[in-house]
Amino acid sequence: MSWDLKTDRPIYSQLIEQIEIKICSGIFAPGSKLPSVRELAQEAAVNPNTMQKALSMLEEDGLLYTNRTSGRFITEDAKMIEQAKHKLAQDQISEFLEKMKSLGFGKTETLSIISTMLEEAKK
Amino acid sequence: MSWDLKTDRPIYSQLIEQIEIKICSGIFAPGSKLPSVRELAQEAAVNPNTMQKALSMLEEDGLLYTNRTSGRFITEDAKMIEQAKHKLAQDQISEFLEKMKSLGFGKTETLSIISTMLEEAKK
DNA sequence: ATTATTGTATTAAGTACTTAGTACAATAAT
DNA sequence: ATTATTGTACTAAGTACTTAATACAATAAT
Repeated sequence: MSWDLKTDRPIYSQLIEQIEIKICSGIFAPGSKLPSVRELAQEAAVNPNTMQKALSMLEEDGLLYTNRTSGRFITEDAKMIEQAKHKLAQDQISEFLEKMKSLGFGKTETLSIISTMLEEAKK
Repeated sequence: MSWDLKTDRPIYSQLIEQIEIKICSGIFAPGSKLPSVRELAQEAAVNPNTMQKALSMLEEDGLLYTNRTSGRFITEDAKMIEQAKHKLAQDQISEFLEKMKSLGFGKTETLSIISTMLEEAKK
């Protein structure tokens, strides 16, 4: 489980992103139980308070829910997860194209750059 | 001149990114004089200290240089700017493909998603 | 019943970032 | 010569983030 955290951004927000990704990619399976706050915190080499903050904020989106003392669980709603996944993908793409545009690369140009990159990689 | 700054990340680092982009995209032309620290700070609605921090850090890369009291200037070295531009683009692409991969989208899959997005946009 | 584990809350301390305000030295402009 | 503008430096204050250390209530496990 990779938790590479950078120092140029609040840790809790990076945790939110990465947990969301683990859920959307299936690393954290629907309906399964999450490790405890303390375990997750240790895994990520982070203070339990920080992990708690990230998890409680994540719950607002509905991808997680808490059973008071038995722990936290991933939603069983596979459709919700699928939607979240596609929203994340769309956001990534939009943000990416936006940045490329600001550098002076139009959408089709950006597309062709990636295409040729992948062609090169195949060789 | 758009300076949209978000609160989820240090301002000075966002300033660095955006100034770098303005240089690479030609908004700040090679050899031209930058507005003063105080002007830029006012434009970006930021404290002069913060702008100063960003600018002095940017100089380390060589895209800017200072003439003690006449101001700051963009490098005349167009080749250096071109290199910086392509490095930024490469970094953006790598980061993007990485994130898409973590979501479960392979490179070719990501490419086809963007392709169809652009096709849709044309209609 | 007792114990361990769960999420949660609180307080205190340290660090980084940002701002406001002020000041200084060098030099371009007058 | 004088003035204005340049980058730069400094201190003080406030805020947000992170950590450490504890503690508590609820409940699963024993």
